[in-house]
Amino acid sequence: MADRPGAPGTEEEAVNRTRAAILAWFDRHGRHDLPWQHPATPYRVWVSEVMLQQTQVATVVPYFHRFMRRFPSPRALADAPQEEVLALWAGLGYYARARNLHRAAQHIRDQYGGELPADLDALEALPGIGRSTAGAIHSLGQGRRAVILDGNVKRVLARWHAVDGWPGRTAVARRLWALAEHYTPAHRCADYNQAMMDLGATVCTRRTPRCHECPLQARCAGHASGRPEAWPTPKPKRRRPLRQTRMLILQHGDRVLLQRRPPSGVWGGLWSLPEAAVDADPKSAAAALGLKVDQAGHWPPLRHAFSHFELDIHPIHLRVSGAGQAVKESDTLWQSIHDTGARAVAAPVARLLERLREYTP
DNA sequence: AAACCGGGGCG
DNA sequence: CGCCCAGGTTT
Repeated sequence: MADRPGAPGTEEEAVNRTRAAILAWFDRHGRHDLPWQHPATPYRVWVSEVMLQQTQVATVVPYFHRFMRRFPSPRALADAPQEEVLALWAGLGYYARARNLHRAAQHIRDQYGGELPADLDALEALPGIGRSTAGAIHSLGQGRRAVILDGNVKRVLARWHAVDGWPGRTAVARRLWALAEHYTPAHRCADYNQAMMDLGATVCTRRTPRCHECPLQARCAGHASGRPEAWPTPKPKRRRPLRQTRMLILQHGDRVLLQRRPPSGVWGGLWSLPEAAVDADPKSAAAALGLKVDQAGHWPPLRHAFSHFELDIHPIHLRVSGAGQAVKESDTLWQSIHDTGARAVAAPVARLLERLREYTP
């Protein structure tokens, strides 16, 4: 036997109580006096949303007033020269968005008779309007039910449901959109959406959420965990991998063995020191070059940063004897340590050779 | 100094 | 899909 919708104890009844708690919080603590709320026309909501994509409310407010005074309608915006639109945007940054706004206004003038379309897909097709901005215009400006998921709402939902994973990943975003869809009501949808944005902006803040002020505290998995600030999962740091190598400073009298690197790849074509695995026996590496090690000493490691990885260089200084067959190769030579500037070498190799020169009388 | 932010564009 | 970008603000 199916439960009646909204009957006590059902899932839907629980969702309705949650929505009621959010709306009650909004009535008391939400933001009701934002400039674009009076009146909340589709055009004003659109412009405010685009401005708010990149900037905080306090900064946006004066820009919004100036923009509306100069471009009171989509048609006024469409008819203006792009240069003038950009001039009123100056200081907000992300000027591609002002250009998109201008282009979209011209679409609205030419295709929709100067009024924003009341269709969600048509809104989303306009340049600079994605799924969330379209939802905001549709709900806040057009009084329809539509789901939004901006940065504030993402944070609230990710904490509330302890959604793991960076929201930039498709699978995580899908889960958050599904949660947003699940809770968004048909009744008072605009207030609900505004409430979620306000909650994220004023209570469920990134670093130090004010959980004691939150209507969702009792239901919130993030709060229950004791570490609500752990959500949303931060964007994975493009932490450059750290690699290790051994560089062999093979010194024979006042000369040092240099090898030319392959033409492509790291330090392509430059002269460098022979390399070996860090855990390899340097004596056998020298032996492979036909050299006998008389004396060995470890030098402190160097860290070198490339664009896509970091390299810890573990130098070992080896005084060697024996001619070595290595010099027969065209990409290997014995270089005087007093004249290492004659060869093109990578920066860390140059530092090592400099150090070698200092330590050799 | 680094993280953040919605949408667009690219491979 | 995953990745990068724009630029001013927050932390």
